Amino acid sequence: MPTPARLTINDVARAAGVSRGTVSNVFSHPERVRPELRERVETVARDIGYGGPDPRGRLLRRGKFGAVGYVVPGAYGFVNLIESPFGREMLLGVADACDAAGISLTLIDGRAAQIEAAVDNALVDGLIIGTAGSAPVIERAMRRGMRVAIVDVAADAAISSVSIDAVTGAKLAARHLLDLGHRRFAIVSVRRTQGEPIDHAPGRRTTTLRDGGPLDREKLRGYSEALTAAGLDINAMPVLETVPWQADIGPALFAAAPDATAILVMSDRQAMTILRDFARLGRRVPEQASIVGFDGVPDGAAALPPLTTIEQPTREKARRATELALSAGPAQHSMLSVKLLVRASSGPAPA
Amino acid sequence: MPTPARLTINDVARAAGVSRGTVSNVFSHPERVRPELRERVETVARDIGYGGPDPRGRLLRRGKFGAVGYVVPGAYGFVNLIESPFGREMLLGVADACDAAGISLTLIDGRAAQIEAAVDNALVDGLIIGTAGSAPVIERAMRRGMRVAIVDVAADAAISSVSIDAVTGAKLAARHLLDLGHRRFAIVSVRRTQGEPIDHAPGRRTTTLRDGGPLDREKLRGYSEALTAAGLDINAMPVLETVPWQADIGPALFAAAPDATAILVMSDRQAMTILRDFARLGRRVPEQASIVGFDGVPDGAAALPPLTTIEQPTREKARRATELALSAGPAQHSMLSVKLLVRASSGPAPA
DNA sequence: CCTTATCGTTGGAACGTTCCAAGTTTCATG
DNA sequence: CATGAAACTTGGAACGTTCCAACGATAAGG
Repeated sequence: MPTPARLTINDVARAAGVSRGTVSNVFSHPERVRPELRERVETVARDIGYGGPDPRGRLLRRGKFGAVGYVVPGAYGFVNLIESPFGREMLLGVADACDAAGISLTLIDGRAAQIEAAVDNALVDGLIIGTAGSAPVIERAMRRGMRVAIVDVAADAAISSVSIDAVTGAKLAARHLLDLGHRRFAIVSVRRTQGEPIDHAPGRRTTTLRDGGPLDREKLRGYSEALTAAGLDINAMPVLETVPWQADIGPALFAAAPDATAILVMSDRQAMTILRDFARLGRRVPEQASIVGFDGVPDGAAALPPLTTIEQPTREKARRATELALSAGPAQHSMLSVKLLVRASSGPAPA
Repeated sequence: MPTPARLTINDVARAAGVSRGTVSNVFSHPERVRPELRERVETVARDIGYGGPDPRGRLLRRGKFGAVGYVVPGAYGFVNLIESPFGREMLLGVADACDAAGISLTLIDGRAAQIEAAVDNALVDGLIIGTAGSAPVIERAMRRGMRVAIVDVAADAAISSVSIDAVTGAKLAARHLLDLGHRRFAIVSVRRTQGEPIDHAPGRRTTTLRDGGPLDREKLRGYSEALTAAGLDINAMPVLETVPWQADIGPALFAAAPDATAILVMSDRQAMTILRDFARLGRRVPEQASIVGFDGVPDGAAALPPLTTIEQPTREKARRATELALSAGPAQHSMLSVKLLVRASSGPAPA
C-alpha cells in the first residue's frame, strides 16, 4: 500500500477517543497521564502506525532545536578536521559533550561554497567555530540568535571563547630545551597561504609569520620570550615556514639549519613529520637533535621516539566550547592551561 | 541592551507596510517581487535587525529538513568512525555528497545510550547507517518516514543499500597470491565481541567466525572459493581471530602460523598493523611473507612497504548512500565493484 | 474607454506540536 | 454524603513560516 498520508497526533487522538493534548502528554510527559490511559493511547498509536511526535511541530512550539553545529571554516576544512589527530580529538570532545547533553551534532563544512546559506538554514541552537577567519559566519549566526563559541581565537568580548595558554606552553617547551643545554635552535612555523612551497633557501632568516594559525603568534611569542630571557636572539635563528599538510619538512629544515640541535614547532603534526623525515635521513633524535611538539595528540606517544610535547586539554577544550555554545547567559571566556610532557624526543644537547 | 524578543516576518511586514506573504517572497522567492519593492523590504529588514526566515517555521510548512543523519551504530561507534582511515573516507564521502546536494549533515553517535531518542528527534530527512546491527534504529526511522540507506549490509529489500562485491574482491586477492606461487596461507579474521583477547594457541585451526564485520563472511567465502579452486583446503589453514582495534596481531600471527608465506586479512588496517609488527619482528615483506589488504585506504600507499590491496570505491559508496538516503522513490540496491591494486607488499613465494 | 491578459500583492489557511487556563474526575476526609 | 484538594483531561491559542486562491493594478489591443 502507498504511504498513507503522514499520521499526526490528531489521528491518534481521534482513534483513541482522547484529546490532542493528552496524546501529546503521553509521548512527551508520560507522568502526567494515568498509566492505564497512557497504555491505551500507546497501543492505539502503535496499531495505527504512529511513530511519535514529529520534530517539526515540536520544534516550532518549543523553540529549541536540541542540536549544535560544529563549523570548520577556512582553507583546510573538512579533510583537515578529521585527518589531523588534533582535529579528531576536537571532534571527539564535541561529540562527547553532545552525547552528555543529549543533543545532536551537525557538521557544517567550512569549505562549502554555500557556507552562509548553510548557517542560515542550520537547525541548531548554537555554533562551535573551530578555527579563525569566519566573520560573516559569526555575524549571521548572531543575527539568527544562535549562541556562538569560538575555539582558539581571541574574539569579540561579546562572543564566548575557549582558548589555551599558548604563550606559557611555548615558554615551557623552550625552557625545557634550554635546561637540557641546547643553544642552537630552529623553529618551524606554519604559513597558511595555500599552495606555496617550503622556502628551501638555506641562509634564510625570518620571523615573518604570514597568515599563521590562530595561536601561532602566541607560540612564537612564548618561544621568543623564553629564548630572549636566556640571552638568545630569535631574530638570528632560522625559521622555516611550511604549509600545514607539508610532508617534507625534515629535509628542508635540515638544509636550512644543519647545525640546530633544538627544534621548536607549532604542532605535534609537524614534529612527527620531522621525526619521520629525520629517521629516513639518518639523523638521530634525541642524540643529534631534540624536538618538542605542541598539542599532545595521542599518536605522539606511539611515535619513534615518543614525542616530548606541550600537552593541551583538547577534549576538555572541545567540551567546554560545546557547553558554551549551548548555554544561555552572557558570553564567557576561558583559557585552559597546558603542561610539558617529557618523553623521548628531547635529550641533552650534544657536547 | 537585552535581546529584543525575536523578530519575525510579521515585524518586517508591519515596518515595511507590506503583507507577510510579500516579505516571505522577498526572502524565499525574490523573483516574484518587483525589484524596487524587494529592495525596500530588504532595507527595512536590515534596519530593524531581521536576519532572514527562521528555519523553524519554514520547516513546519515546507516539510523538508534539508539534512541527512549519519549513524554509526554498534560497539565501536564514534571513535572508530574517525579513527580508522576507512571510517574517515566514508565520512568524507558523505560530507562531499551533502555539500554537493546543499544539505547539512548530522552525526548520530551509535554509542549513545539514547540512540533511539536521538533518532526520534533527529532533524533529518534520511539516515545513512554505516554498519550492521541496528534493527531498532532502522525500524524507528522508517516509522518516522525517513529514507534509510544501509552501507555494506544486505538488508530488507525495502531498504536501500549500497555494498561492494566482497566475494570477488577476496577471490582476486587470493588468486593474486596463488599466481605468485604461494601455497602456505594464513588468514586473519575479525572477532567482534568486545574485550576478548587474541587467541594465541599456535596449533589452533578454525573457521568459526563469531560476530564478524558486515562483509567478513563474504570475504572469507571468497578466500575459500579461490583457495579451493587451487586445490587447497581453507579448513586446514590457520585462521587468527582478532578484535578490530587489536595492536599485536603480527606476533600472534607469527606464533600461530610461522611457516605461512601468504597472509589474507579482512582490512587494510589489519594488514598495516601486521606490516608494522613484522618490521619490528624482523620479518621481511614481501621476501619472507606477502600480505594483501582489503579496502584501499590512502595510508596504504605510504606504508612500508606500500600495501598491495583490494581497492574499494569508499567515497563513491558513501556518496551513493547519501544520495539514496535523500532520494524519494522505491528502495534501490547497488553493489560496487572492487579491484586488485598491486603494490609492494606482495611478491613471489620464497623458494 | 472597455476588455483581456499579465504581473504583483494580499490575507486566510494550513503545517504538527506544546502550553496553559479552565474544566472534570477522583479520592480521602470530616 | 458533602467538601476540598489533588490529579487528570480538555480545547483554544500560539509558534513562524509558506502556500494558494483571489484580488488589484498596469498595460496592450481593440
